[in-house]
Amino acid sequence: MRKPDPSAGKSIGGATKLRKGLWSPEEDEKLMNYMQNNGQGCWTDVARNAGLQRCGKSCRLRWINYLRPDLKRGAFSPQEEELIIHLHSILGNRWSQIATSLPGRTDNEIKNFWNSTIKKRLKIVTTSTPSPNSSDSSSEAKDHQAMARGFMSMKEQGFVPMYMQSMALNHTTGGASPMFQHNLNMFGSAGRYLNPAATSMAQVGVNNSFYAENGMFGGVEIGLERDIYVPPLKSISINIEEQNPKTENTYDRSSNNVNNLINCVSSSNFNNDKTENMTSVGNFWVGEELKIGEWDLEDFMKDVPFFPLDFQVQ
DNA sequence: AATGATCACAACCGCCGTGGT
DNA sequence: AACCACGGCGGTTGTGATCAT
Repeated sequence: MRKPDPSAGKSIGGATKLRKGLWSPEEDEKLMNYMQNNGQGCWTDVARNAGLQRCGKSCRLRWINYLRPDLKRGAFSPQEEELIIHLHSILGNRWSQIATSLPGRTDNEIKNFWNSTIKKRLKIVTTSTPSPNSSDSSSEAKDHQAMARGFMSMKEQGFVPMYMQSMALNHTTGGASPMFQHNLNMFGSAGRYLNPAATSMAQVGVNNSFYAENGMFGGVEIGLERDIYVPPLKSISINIEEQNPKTENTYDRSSNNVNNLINCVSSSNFNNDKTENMTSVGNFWVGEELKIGEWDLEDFMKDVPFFPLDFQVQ
């Protein structure tokens, strides 16, 4: 934690220097009272009117991350952990988006949790890995690299190559959504020669650079195999039958549930506009970046049932 | 008990998008 | 079109708490 700046908040040369560092209980009380009485407005006004020597940004952050009454405290439940991991596999470091699926949790909290988790994994893996030769380009060495990223043993963990899922979708539902059909085509043709991470991201409408930066799916080791992996949803139960009575699939929570995702996606309301957009995604493969807003990710996400899960976060 | 290492997390920083002028 | 203020976001830092030696 940061120590409160002793000089902060004092008037220097006529101008009041804004406070930084830890919030005092008095400041918290001021902000809390103001927010309860006036509600959220312009944060600069909040800071001024509440009598705080803080910038609006600081007030906003304090409110969102700490004072908000609907915040939850305490450790993440296993369900929350699993959800975070799964959402991160799809959304990457979009903490705010992930946080929208975890009531009472803030993006900052989730981000901190993730970072500490990854660091742990990195540490565990690097200490248990028998120091592979750095120049070793064997698949084993690459597996170790992937492992160090926390996503090794994907096959062992029940991860399934995305193209297989697409095929499964085609098989089990009698026809993929335009989106998945498109990706199926891409895997079968041009997609083979392009960054699979980009393929994966296009599938959820996120640009490729993100995953590459992240190392989630990107990277040499996976790219060489030209497989895209998605994590299983081991303990997340979804009543697809209720939400999508058309599908004939069964959803076994104990087995690999990637088909859940696929069917969820395929049953999403991709309208004609989106179909057209996905068609245009084809251009993306040859160099254009697809931005998240170019087709409505939010719209997409709200129809993917694994976000509003059927468990209550404690 | 003392010390160093590690963890957890609050808060800051800088960038970006948006809306108003 | 250019500029500015603001809110939102992700990355990063700093430090108290806890653990290991």
